[in-house]
Amino acid sequence: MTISEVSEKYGLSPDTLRYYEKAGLIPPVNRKENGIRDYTPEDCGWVEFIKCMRGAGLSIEVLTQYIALYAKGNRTLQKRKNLLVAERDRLQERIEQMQKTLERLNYKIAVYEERIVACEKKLLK
Amino acid sequence: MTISEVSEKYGLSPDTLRYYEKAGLIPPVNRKENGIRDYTPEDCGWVEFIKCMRGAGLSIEVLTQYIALYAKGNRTLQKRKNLLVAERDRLQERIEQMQKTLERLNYKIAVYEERIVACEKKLLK
DNA sequence: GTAATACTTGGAGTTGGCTCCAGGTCAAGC
DNA sequence: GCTTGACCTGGAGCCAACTCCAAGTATTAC
Repeated sequence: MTISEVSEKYGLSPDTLRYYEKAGLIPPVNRKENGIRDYTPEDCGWVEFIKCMRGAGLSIEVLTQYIALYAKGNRTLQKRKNLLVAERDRLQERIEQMQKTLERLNYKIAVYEERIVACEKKLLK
Repeated sequence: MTISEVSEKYGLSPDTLRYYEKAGLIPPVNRKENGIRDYTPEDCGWVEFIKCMRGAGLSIEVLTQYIALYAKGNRTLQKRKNLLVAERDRLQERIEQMQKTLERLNYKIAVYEERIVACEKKLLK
């Protein structure tokens, strides 16, 4: 699969895909003899994984660390798990905070609705 | 209340508080005759509100718009409500996406735990 | 064979959101 | 009356995460 096909498929620009690879956010992508990237399904899997994690707000730095550990093989299993647990906990906290803000917004919107109705009544008088 | 007290109270640096005001993220703060900021409880309320919204990821730009509408008074009620609804919807989507990612991480962590146990068993043989 | 198109690289530029700094004012303590 | 400390302003600097660009190469279409 070419870079533009992968770009299309995941909604990430070719520049971003190259940047992710250069930064070590995904393992090195398979190449054709001439040096042109030829994404295997596995490469695509990494792209999808990283897109998902970035979408949830995990930093480039921490994802780079994860990939670096992955590249070192089985002896980093525990470290990788610890990293994932730490990020999971941080994500959970962020979600809880956002959930509270969501409820606050809902309340605020409800108050606005009341005020708007009250305003309209006044005008009709 | 001085800027450093407000900074202390909400965990935002004085620089950030000044930046928020200059950017129109909070309405102009009350001043003493000599020009020094003297936050009223209402000013503090705005700081707290903006801190909460920024914490949930609402952009400076959209919050600035909200404050600008607020400054124009009652005739912007509907517009302000629309803005809040749009942001609420975006926030909800982000939360849902993050929730999915959280579950994915939990699954991944469970798989790691199994693999680590399997590895240990092998070593004990 | 040459023009167009899709890729390559290294590196510079951009954006959002702060964060820091220089230079100045003012009130309080000695 | 002079130092100290907290504040002020305008503007520069910084960081994360892209995004764009120039210069080069390879394949395809005619």
